[in-house]
Amino acid sequence: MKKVSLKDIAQKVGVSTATVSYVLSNKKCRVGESTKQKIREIAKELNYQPNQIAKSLKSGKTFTFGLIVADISNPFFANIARVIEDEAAKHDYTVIFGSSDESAQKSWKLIQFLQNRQVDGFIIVPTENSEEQIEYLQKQNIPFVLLDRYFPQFTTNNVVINNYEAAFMMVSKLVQKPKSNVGMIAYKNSLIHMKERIRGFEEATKKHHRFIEKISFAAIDQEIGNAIENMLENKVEALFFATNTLAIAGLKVLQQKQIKIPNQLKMASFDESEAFDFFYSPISFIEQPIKNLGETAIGLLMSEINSTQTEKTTKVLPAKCIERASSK
Amino acid sequence: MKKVSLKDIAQKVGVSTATVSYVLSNKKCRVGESTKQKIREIAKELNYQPNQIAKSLKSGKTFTFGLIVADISNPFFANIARVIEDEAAKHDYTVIFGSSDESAQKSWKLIQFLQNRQVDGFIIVPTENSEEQIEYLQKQNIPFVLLDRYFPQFTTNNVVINNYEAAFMMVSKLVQKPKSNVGMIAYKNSLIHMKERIRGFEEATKKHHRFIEKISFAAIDQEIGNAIENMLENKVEALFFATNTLAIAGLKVLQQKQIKIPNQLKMASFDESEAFDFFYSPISFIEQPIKNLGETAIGLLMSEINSTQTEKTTKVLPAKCIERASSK
DNA sequence: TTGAATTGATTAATCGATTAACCATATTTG
DNA sequence: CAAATATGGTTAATCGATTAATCAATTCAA
Repeated sequence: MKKVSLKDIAQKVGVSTATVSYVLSNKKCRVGESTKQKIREIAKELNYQPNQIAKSLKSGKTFTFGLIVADISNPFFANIARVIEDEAAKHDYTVIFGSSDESAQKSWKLIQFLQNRQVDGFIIVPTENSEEQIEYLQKQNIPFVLLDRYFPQFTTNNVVINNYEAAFMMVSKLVQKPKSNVGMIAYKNSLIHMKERIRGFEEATKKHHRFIEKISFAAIDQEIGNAIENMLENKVEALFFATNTLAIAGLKVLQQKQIKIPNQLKMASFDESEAFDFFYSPISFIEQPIKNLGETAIGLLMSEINSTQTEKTTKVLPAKCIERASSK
Repeated sequence: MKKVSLKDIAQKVGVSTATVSYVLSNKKCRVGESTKQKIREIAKELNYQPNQIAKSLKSGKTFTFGLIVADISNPFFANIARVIEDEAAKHDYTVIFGSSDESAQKSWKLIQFLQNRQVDGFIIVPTENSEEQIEYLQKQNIPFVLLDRYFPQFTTNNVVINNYEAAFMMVSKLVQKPKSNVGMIAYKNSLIHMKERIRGFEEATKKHHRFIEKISFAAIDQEIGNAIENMLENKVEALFFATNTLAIAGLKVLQQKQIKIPNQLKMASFDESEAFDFFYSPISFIEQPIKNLGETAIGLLMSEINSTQTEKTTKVLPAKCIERASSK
């Protein structure tokens, strides 16, 4: 069964497609009341659904956003995706998403893919070494907003939290006893958000003996064991994880080794996880304002799309330290 | 900066757009080698990216799927979405997703929305009372696959697990002592997957005193307290949760009430959750074959799209009981 | 040498909706 | 009563890519 088009309605009513189009899109135009009625009636009867593809081709707008996250199966990004989906829907936009797996190559492919589908704008969680992609989008004048991370050397629309401050605050609370050994497990990653989290840790542990282990995103399970091992050998008394994924992986090892938290080792993590609530001593964490992040990103993107304004904004939203048993 | 089109290349090379199209799409067609070379060269130089919208309008294919899940921020669905994304990409398809929040109305809106965007097919986790939507898709001859649940009265492509069997197996292990009081907390929902889980529980507890509490999806936090309360008043010794979301909500209440698991109360749940691993006595659960589910769904959809075959299949995949401390 | 076959490329219709520019009538107005 | 103005609609171009049908020039065969 073929889809119903303007033509079908036009034929059945006995007018031109132009007239039908005018009536159904409620354009101010001179069409007799009786004709209008008839067109609306037939349209309803045939259950006419306008072809967005055709509309898009003509208008150059698809009312679609591309969302590129690191991994949609990560709860942090899944939650952001949900907020963005709802927020976009409020403006009658659809969201097409893709996971980059922190790979610049995959991200590049996704951008091209989505651009071919003529998305009206992007929300991107950029990966390492994706600078040229950003420059490309800028050159093409495609509206986009960077989320979670950004490149300081570019003037772009960014929505982030103050990673330095959040890490500093949390770690300060975690490592009150001076001169002790303290550790952080982070990603091997040169992106600003990771750098800032590490800087926060360092700034808060000036008077301590610091140990930092960096793990590559693609090999968490292989590398986490050694990292934890090293921490224990160095007799750290407090351990800070740069993300929830790292913390979960780390906790599994710690649990296996029967390390008591916080007695033998105090700990805290960036980002939340349902698992944190159910650990025998609930894990302290830094809570990102996910709803606010998503809303702000869509807000920025919409205003860039709808206005000719070209000045870029960086929105820095507040994060919250949730202190619980694991860090005391 | 306008996007580069076939026309731009044609002008620059000095040929018709037809020729350019033939060359760039590698159609077997008579075009001189030198012209071919030049066209490819210029196309590369201008960084030509074909307009998929125009292609779609002509071909009637968008190489896009619509994915409708209950809630993308739920890890179960986020994980499925990830698998489906990857699997679709292998066939050069994109995925547009939406969350129905278990509301038939939202689901209806999403279907229309995605249909207007001419998606080539749907993967749908259907909600209660969405029968007419299924009938609509059938009537329109739109390829689709139902996931996680389905309507037995319709002949559709379905990918599910054997909920009855999984529930029966898990509950059988959970309630070994006969004549004791046992309970189940489920959703107030008439869909087959929920019915089957409940039936599995009932079949496994024929010789017990059963208590079943049903909670509405939209008000978990408000209703879970009472439900747990009732279970405790009825002195159940074992409790089975119909989903991970319910189990997490329930566990929070049980934790608050300082109920010892499994000493005071044994428990198990459908679906997994990272939190289950970190509970002081790890929670037993039924593991769904997420990767397999996603792959099978895309597989069915692809074969429906690519062939004229119209016979429908229901794939029932095996689920696994993971027994741990909480149920022993 | 003439007709047939081959090569290289163009024309124009098409997908479905939009919209500026017209074209008939009918109705006012001066 | 002729000219101006409404009224109710149609035509045709457009968005960008595809593709059947066609054309012109060249080469080949008889």
